[in-house]
Amino acid sequence: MALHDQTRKSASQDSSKAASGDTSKAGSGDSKAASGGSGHIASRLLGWYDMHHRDLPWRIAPRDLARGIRPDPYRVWLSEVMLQQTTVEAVKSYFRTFVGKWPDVEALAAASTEDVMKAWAGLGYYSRARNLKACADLVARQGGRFPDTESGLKELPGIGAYTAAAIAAIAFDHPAAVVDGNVERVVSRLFSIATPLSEAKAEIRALVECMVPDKRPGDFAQAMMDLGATICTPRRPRCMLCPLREDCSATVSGDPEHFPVSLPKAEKPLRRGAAFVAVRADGAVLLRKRAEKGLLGGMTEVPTTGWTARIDGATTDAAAPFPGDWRPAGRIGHVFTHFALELDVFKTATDCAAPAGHFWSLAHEISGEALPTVMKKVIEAAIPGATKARRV
DNA sequence: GAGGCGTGGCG
DNA sequence: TCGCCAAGCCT
Repeated sequence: MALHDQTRKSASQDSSKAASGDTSKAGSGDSKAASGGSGHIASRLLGWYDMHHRDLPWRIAPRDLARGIRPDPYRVWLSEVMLQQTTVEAVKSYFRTFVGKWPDVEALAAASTEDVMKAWAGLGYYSRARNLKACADLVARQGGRFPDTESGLKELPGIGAYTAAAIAAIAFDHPAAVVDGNVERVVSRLFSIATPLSEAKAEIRALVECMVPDKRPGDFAQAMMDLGATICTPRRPRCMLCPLREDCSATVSGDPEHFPVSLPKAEKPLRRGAAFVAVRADGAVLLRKRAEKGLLGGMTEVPTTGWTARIDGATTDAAAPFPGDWRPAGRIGHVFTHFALELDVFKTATDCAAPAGHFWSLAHEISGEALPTVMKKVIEAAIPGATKARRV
């Protein structure tokens, strides 16, 4: 409560600036004060965004929005899906590749799922790629236009609460409450929310709903995220540069990094297995496709044991794709979201036909396969340089 | 609703 | 080195 008083105080000190765009969302008893303070916050934040916003390949800058240039919902959607749990830097090159190959939703709908998976390889969370393609198919079939409401957007595959709100706000200028990890961190600090983040989601959402301005809601959403990404960072936040430092309870209290409060996490178990790199005389490598669902669903892999297998002679021979002179070629490690993996890599030369369910990938095709990073590590251990892009 | 689902960067 | 975590969604 004392934390909210901080905002109230700020609001009353500057009530004239707080007047724009806030009243309609007031709901609870103290929401009038909160929305007044939040209008003030939105105003300061937008002023900061005008000066310090990041230029991103999918973003329309405030000055261009002011000229009447509108964002392309397709590009907003594509970028938001790519950005789910993924850093901006990782997304940039993938975004450019995708809009180059598939400049609109009809083009993406006309592509094969296989080509989409190949283009997504390395970005992670591969169900996103499958949902992306399914969503493009749906939208194209319905005339090529994305729904312009949160509820309509949320019905599409791969679009949840966050992404629906982000598209509604950024592409369609709707006053949606866009709440992602950045926003949760910023709000946790603004109000020094001591409740663990996992239990504070609803409270944070309500606070954001009070803050969203009627004018420039899309810029407001992006400003909150830019602030979280560049100023209000998880560690060592740059509070001296923050446009909201005078409004921020955590800064005043002296320990912004303490927020958001999180619960201790479970340990990651270690799994082990073996991987088998068969190399033909012409450099082709034996691969297979994983099941459509589950871990690395629909992606391509090197033949492996199960990932709980003991590594000994008997297990290895039985699990190899064919009997042969399998020689140790090193060990690779990889950490997934919920477990760590160590794979012993074995290698052999062969000229046999591909076993059922397997295929040979020619040397110059390997870099274009839908190989997740863990599988590129396996192949690199056996054949250094094999997965790097080849000059034609 | 809790857990499955990738990857790379950073302090 | 290693834990944390980044514009979450789905079941």
